[in-house]
Amino acid sequence: MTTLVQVAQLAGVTAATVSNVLRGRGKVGAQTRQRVLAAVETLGYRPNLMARALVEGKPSTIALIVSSIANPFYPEFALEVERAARKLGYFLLVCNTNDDPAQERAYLDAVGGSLAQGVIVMNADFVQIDALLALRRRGVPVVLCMWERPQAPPELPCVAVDFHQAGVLAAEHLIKLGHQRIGAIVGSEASGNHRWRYQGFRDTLAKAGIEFHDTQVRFGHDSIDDGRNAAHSLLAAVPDLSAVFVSNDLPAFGVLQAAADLGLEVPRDLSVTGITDIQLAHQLRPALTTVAVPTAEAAGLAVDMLMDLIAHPKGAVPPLKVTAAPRLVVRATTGRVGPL
Amino acid sequence: MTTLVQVAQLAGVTAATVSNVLRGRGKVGAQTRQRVLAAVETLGYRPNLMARALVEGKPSTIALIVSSIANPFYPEFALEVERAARKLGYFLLVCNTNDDPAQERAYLDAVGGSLAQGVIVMNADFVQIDALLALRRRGVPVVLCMWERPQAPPELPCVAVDFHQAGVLAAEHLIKLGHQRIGAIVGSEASGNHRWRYQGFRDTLAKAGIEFHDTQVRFGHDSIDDGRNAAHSLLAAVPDLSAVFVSNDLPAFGVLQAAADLGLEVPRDLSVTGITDIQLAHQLRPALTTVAVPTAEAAGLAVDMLMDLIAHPKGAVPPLKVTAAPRLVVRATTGRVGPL
DNA sequence: ATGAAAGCGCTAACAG
DNA sequence: CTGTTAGCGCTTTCAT
Repeated sequence: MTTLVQVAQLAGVTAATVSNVLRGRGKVGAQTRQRVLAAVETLGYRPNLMARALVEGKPSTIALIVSSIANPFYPEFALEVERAARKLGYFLLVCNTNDDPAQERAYLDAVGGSLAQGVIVMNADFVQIDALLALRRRGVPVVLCMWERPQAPPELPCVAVDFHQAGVLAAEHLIKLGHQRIGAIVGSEASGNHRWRYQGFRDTLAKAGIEFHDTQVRFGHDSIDDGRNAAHSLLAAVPDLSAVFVSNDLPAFGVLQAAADLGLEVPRDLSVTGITDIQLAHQLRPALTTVAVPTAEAAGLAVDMLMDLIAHPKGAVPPLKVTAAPRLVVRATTGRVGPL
Repeated sequence: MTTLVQVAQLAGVTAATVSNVLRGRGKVGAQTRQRVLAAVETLGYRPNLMARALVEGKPSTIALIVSSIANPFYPEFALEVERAARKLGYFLLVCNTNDDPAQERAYLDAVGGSLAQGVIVMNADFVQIDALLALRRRGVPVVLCMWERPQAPPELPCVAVDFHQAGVLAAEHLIKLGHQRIGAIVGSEASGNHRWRYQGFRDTLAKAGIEFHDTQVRFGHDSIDDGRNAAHSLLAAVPDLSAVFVSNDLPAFGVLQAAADLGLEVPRDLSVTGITDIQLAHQLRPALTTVAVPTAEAAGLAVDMLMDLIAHPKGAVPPLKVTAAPRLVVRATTGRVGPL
């Protein structure tokens, strides 16, 4: 590996000078600059970012902790974070915890405060708020992203999306289409992250005076397969549903498949809504009616907030940013309720 | 940030000793060990991996360069690489170039030789072999993964999958089902990465004495949308096709959609095959018949090779590893050719 | 069994 | 303008 000193020797100058021309700091004579640049070129020198980070006290990377890179939402989100980070000269370290708390801890330990200058943690069912608080106490800038309830933020810098509202929008849409017998499939445990989406749905039904029994809901995981299984279970138990509210896009695709399995035509026999609007929502057929969540905005806000935290380490009260409201996107999986 | 020295002071020992207990090196008295551990605990100390990397001359990270994290294949692959890397005590840096050569170069410069100890580059149309060679010349361990033609490897350490064979398998399957009028949709330019898959397909058709005209193929990108568009174009031009060979799973989904748009029932009216067997292949409906590629094996081999390269920097001839052969996975999108 | 000292590659003062 | 000095946080001989 080529080092600064080797370049300096070849150029007949000292390391400091090389550093200066490379960073554009200080004044360097045009002559020397040329020689240095030439030396850099012939030696194929590249600065050691670790050494630089060490002396500067901060690495040029930020970390993004995601629970499952296999869930297409996260890569999409990571893309946005990376875009924002690179614009500011940072590299993005994508850390996949695979829904394993131990692995999350390992990443937080490793990354927090040494491998990265700060970390953005994607909200997930198993996110260990206490671990994040500990990290924060150690002086590592941390922001929790995609918190679901702006009204009840954790004691942590946090960007939130009003997912309760997302649930409301989906429900209102279904109700407006005349649906009365609406099932629900929630992609988390009953006490999990998606509870607010579900709550928004339930609240809206209640307000509209529509009955809903606990037999009409299934809880599970955020995956296509779980959505399909849940839908089979739900539709077997409550066959006269005309619509199903799904708390996320991925399981919504599963519901669509279950409907097809049962010979139900969507949306004639069954309407289905998702939440998030991942790419697949418009790429698959039938295109999914869903409540779009401002992903790019959330990513941008998270990076901004992290930068603020880095610049002003001691904020008294943890900041909270809330994205624009979710937005209904009507596509091909919802329609007016048919004649009984 | 807590440092080694602070821990040492609190424990009433010297930095070297703390380092020793933490790394399990050297002999340390049970008493001191306890005090040190206690100090670490109360201070919440975490070693600075950058500093460690600097003195050890190598970081504990390896980098994976992917062209598009939005393409679900790459996250799936990244997962496997991460698994293999972590087992060896390495963190994985996922670098997304977004199909932008400039960004790839930026990542290679940054990551190669300082942020990461070595880099695995996923093969892609735009991969700049010369940039990789330059990196290698600078002494950075590099392995190119998912090379498509084992018979013609580049001058680079490389793990290859026989994608020509994948094309052969898909074609043989179709032919065995009686198909004679088979179209092709290729998810890369004619001279791009998928050319060998296509070649395998063409070779097999030729061997079987099945005619094929250039009107029966469309070249494009590796995406659902491109697959759909290509299929529309293809089926409009050559409506009597009974099957279409697609060079990757993602565009194959697009073809399925186009078939649905045209009222063609799969596989009764049209058989479709993909290549890779990404998760969506079995998660979507109809489940895709495809040629599975040993992704996990390739990931493991790539990591292994990288480790070898790290351990034995000066291999005379660049190593080449080839995965097990691809494997046909018959699902619901292929069937016997129907009566004309 | 523990401490002292040197140094990894780089940058940031401060001299000259 | 350029060189000198010091030191980032850690590991590693080599003494003690």
